[in-house]
Amino acid sequence: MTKQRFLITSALPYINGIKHLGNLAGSMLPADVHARFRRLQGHEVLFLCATDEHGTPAELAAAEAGQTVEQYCLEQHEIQKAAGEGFNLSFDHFGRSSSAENRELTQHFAARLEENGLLEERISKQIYSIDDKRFLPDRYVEGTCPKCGYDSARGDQCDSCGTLLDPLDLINPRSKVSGSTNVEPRDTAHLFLRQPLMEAEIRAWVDAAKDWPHLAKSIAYKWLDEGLQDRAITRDLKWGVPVAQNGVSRPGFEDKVFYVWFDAPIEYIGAAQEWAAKNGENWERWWRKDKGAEDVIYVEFMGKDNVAFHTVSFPITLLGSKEPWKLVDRLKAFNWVTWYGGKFSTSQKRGIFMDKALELVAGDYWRWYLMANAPESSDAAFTLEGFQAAVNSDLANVFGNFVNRITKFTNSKFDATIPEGGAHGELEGELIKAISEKLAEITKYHEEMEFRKAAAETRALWVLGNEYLQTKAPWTLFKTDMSDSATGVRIGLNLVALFAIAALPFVPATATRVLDALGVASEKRVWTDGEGWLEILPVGHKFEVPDLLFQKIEDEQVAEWSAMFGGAE
RNA sequence: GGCUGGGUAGCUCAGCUGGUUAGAGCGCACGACUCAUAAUCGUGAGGUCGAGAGUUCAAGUCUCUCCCCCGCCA
Repeated sequence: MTKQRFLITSALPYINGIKHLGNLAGSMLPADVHARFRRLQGHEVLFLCATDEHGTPAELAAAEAGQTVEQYCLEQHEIQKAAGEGFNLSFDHFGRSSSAENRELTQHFAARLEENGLLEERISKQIYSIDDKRFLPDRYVEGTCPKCGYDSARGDQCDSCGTLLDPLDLINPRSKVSGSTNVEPRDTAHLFLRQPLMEAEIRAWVDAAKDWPHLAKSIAYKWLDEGLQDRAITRDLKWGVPVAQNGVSRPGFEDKVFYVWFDAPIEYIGAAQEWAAKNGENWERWWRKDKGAEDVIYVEFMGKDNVAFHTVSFPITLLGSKEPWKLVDRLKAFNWVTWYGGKFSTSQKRGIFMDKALELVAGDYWRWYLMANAPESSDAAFTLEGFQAAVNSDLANVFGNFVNRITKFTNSKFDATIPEGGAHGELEGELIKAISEKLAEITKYHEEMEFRKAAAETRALWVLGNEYLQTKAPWTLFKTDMSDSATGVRIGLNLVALFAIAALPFVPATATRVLDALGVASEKRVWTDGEGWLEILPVGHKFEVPDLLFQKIEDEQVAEWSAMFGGAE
């Protein structure tokens, strides 16, 4: 197989609190499964993610926590990073959009866009809070709705009558930050990205995209067909990338920063620079087509709500720079995981968040269930009962028990050693053929990023092992035909090694534990299309019996967790 | 309101460009085995494929109308 290079990014989780399992399942986890699969195939992979840290919600959350926004973001970044590690997310780097690298890149892109005539400075009126000493974003102005008289209408929309509003329309406006009514409209300047000027170029690029799902294309076309808008890329905030060049603020923009939607995707590049700086690597060969990135295959993972940003907004930044940046080749968008059909909700304590999940069972358990039930074609309901059924049946019974039954048997009858002797018969021929076919299917689904199907076929692969052992029955042959029994045992143990390798993308910690116990050399831990697996463990090789792979989830645990997290009513 | 996607066995879902008796996993019933975490393997029961009309020799699979569900946008 030709070696290729894959740049893989997951949508950046926002800094505002730990993410729930739905966020994990819709971007970071599938990206990790794919990155692991591509590495196993022998490809070169750079897998990046980061926390998205700028913006008003971060400022407000910090204030609520009684911290400076810098402290808050650092702490939350560490929490999210640790949670990712708990789930074995194999990022080459987990960065921060507040990094120095991203600051410089963001300022660089702004400068390039301005040089190319794509930026425009405009003055508008916005609500300024004198007591808070700041301009207020739309949603942080409240007041009486001019249409219906509702007294807590937000600056962008009235929750009572649904009317879309401008903050200046509100009667008796007040700051949501402090509650102060000491506010007034003031002139303020902002930079606007003239997106319509890039429309033709973006459309041509979308037309040429080959490896996008239809949904992604239709979303991109919808935006293009409705007409792109000029869009403000600055905000009156302190927390963010300063509107400056070479450390000098743009006149009139001393108290402004770039808007979070502008700098966040640039962090995909920023994270590569952070990674390169930390490891003495070269980031340009991943991102600059003039510096070796021409042959990179760039794959993006995201939730459906983010598709427009990845197919239109961010590409406008990259293409508008007129520099040879790498653009996305393939993208995979997910729907949402729901909690018993409803929304995950922090405030109502509905649903499980990444940190809490790890306190219940190991990351592999969640990884398997979330990928075997990935929200690919539509929203997918997370239920504790479904989780229990998938873990107990797929992981504990089919995979775990297979490993356990053959290793234990070999331990007691063959001294935990791969036995010699025996020859392949008709049964073995059928097995080898079936395994090859199944591996080809799994490979295809992984390559197509069809996670549910890849998981289902991985499970079907494990079943082939149980079928073989059941039919071969080496424990019976042991009494009548020692060498034929040895054949069954030797094949069974190599199946264990093969199954663990095939399981690596989904349940990496457990699969690695199995391979370690078996003593499978690292150079043999590679993806196979069906060749060579019979010789992973050579005759005479001695191994350790691994501990039980997975504990079953008991009904009492489901009941307990349901009470803790608000399960089925 | 506009736009995706979805509505298929009790549950979770597959079913590509229309074509033999509609599939899988879980659950259920029965049987086999006893190496194994009462695990595994086999067999079986169970579906008017959201509703209606149409195109066709033939429609979950295409067309139209309608009803629900999630989401995005406004």
